[in-house]
Amino acid sequence: MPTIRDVARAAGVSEATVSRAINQAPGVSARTRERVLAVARDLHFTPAPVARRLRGARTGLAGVVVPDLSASFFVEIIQGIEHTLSLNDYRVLVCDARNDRSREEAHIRWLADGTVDAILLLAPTTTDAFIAEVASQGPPVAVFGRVVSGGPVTSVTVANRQAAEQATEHLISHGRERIAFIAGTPGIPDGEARLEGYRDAMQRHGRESAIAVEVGHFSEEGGRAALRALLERRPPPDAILAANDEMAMGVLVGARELGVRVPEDIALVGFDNIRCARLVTPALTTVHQPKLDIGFRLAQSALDRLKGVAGHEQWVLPADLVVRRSCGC
Amino acid sequence: MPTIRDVARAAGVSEATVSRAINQAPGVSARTRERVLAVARDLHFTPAPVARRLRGARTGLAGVVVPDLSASFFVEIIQGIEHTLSLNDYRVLVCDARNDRSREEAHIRWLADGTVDAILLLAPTTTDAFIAEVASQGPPVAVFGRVVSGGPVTSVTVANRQAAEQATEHLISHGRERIAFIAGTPGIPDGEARLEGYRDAMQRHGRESAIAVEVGHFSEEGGRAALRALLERRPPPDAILAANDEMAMGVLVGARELGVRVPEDIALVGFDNIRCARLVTPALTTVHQPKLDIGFRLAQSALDRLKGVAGHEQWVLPADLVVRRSCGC
DNA sequence: GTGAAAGCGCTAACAA
DNA sequence: TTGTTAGCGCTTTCAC
Repeated sequence: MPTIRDVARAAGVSEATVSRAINQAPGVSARTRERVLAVARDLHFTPAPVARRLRGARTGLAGVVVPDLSASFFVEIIQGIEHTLSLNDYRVLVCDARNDRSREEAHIRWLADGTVDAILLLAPTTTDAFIAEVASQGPPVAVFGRVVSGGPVTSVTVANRQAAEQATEHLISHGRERIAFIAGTPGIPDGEARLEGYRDAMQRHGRESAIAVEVGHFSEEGGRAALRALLERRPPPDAILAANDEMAMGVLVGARELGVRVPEDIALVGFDNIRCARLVTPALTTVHQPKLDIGFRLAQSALDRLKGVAGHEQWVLPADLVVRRSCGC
Repeated sequence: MPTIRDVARAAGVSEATVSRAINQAPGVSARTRERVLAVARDLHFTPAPVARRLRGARTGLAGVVVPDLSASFFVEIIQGIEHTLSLNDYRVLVCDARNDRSREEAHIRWLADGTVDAILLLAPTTTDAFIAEVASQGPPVAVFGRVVSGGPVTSVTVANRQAAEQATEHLISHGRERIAFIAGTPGIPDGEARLEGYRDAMQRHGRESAIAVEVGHFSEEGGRAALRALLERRPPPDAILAANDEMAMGVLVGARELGVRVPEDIALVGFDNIRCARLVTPALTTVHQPKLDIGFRLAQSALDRLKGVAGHEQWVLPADLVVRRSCGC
């Protein structure tokens, strides 16, 4: 691979001149620049990012840590990130934590060590303190799904609680009496907020005694197991709100296995609006999260911070119910 | 962030000694090593990857170029890659070409420029020559979905043609007469091989005149459009084999819109076995591709080449029909 | 067993 | 406008 030296020699100028020409820096005559660029092109020269980086310049890389790459929800957010970042000539380094907190932390630490120009965290499970520490020492950090206190961290969240209330009320307004909730992994703020929204709505409508919660860990299999557990209750629920679509899919699968009809026997509402949601039968009623927008906000905030423009520090994006067939309307 | 110098000063040794201690290199007394490591730990020192890299050491990064991150098929392969690579302490840099060839080439070129230790290409659309050139100059290259000639390129493919034959024959054996094929984007070898398999099977069973092909560009929307086109033929097909599941999903959606029943009016078979396939109604009969295994092979071959072990150069993985409901059995 | 010194490829301050 | 020089953080000879 050619280095800046090769170009300099071939063009008969100094390395500094090549650098200036390449980087569109001032102080090079148009003619020299032309010539240098031509040579660089001929030699297929591209400045080595590592060397640049060592000099303190940007790497052109942003790191994204995702809890689980098999969740299509996160993939769509990543696409939003990628879209925005690539417009600014940044690449995305995706690190999959595979639902393991120590792996997540290892990724973050590694990224913070000068590998990337910005760090984007999707629904992280590590502590605020850890994130804040990284953010104050290393590159800009933007987080989705959490508001992190104690450091210069941009956060993007959606109005989970409100949306969960809305979804619960939708079910209530359609005459469902015993609405159960399948929660994600305890401790994940997104999921907790949804649970709260559900509880609030149930209480407000005098259905406190019908509150029923099972944990499904955000996975399809968890949703399936949760359905089985819920059906053993007496009386069983006549509606289910799942804290994400993966779990709702599990409910659909489980219901099919058990001969339970959706929505006749059990109305179902999910959360996220992943791509599968409109393809399954019955098509899934779910709370839409603006995934592309989430990705855009995360990326944009990182970009802003990189440019020294201190962007908004906290974004709360709306999430609205998408009514399809599984809720029985 | 502390540098090796800080550690050296604090420990009262030279930078070289610190380097040796950190890298478990020989030539340091056990006592000195202990002391240095203790200091390094106290200072939270980690060697900057960029600096290492500049010295010619590994970056610990592998680059994956994917045609379209929204296709869950590729995401599953990436997971396989990630899984294998992370076991070897490598990170994965995912570059989304968003179905644009020039973007794909830009990504590859960028990756080849010393950013990563290995390059993994999923179903690339660029030329053999370009890939071969990169492979012979830069880091190890492994490709899925193509056999690239002219350079030291490992290739992983599946038995597409055979699988397409099998799928077509399955439809034939169930009494379908006019089996149509929805092709992907012309020129993509995977898709072409499937088309050939379909043609072969149709010919072998004397259904040459019933061969009907529409292009769906591997997308859901393309599949939907292709269905509409096929239904305008006289006589219309009574079965469809789609070159991937995304297009099969499009057929399902389109059929629902048009009041066509699957599998009664039209039997449907897809290709890939993406996660959605078993969740839709009717559950999709499809050719399963061993996605995790594909990822594993790609990663392993890169790893082997990095270690100097020249691994197998060409892998052909089996692909088998998964019978569900959409084919009408 | 340890240190001094060179240099990886690049950029930025300073000179010319 | 252009070149010279120093140095980013690390590893790796080569002395001692």
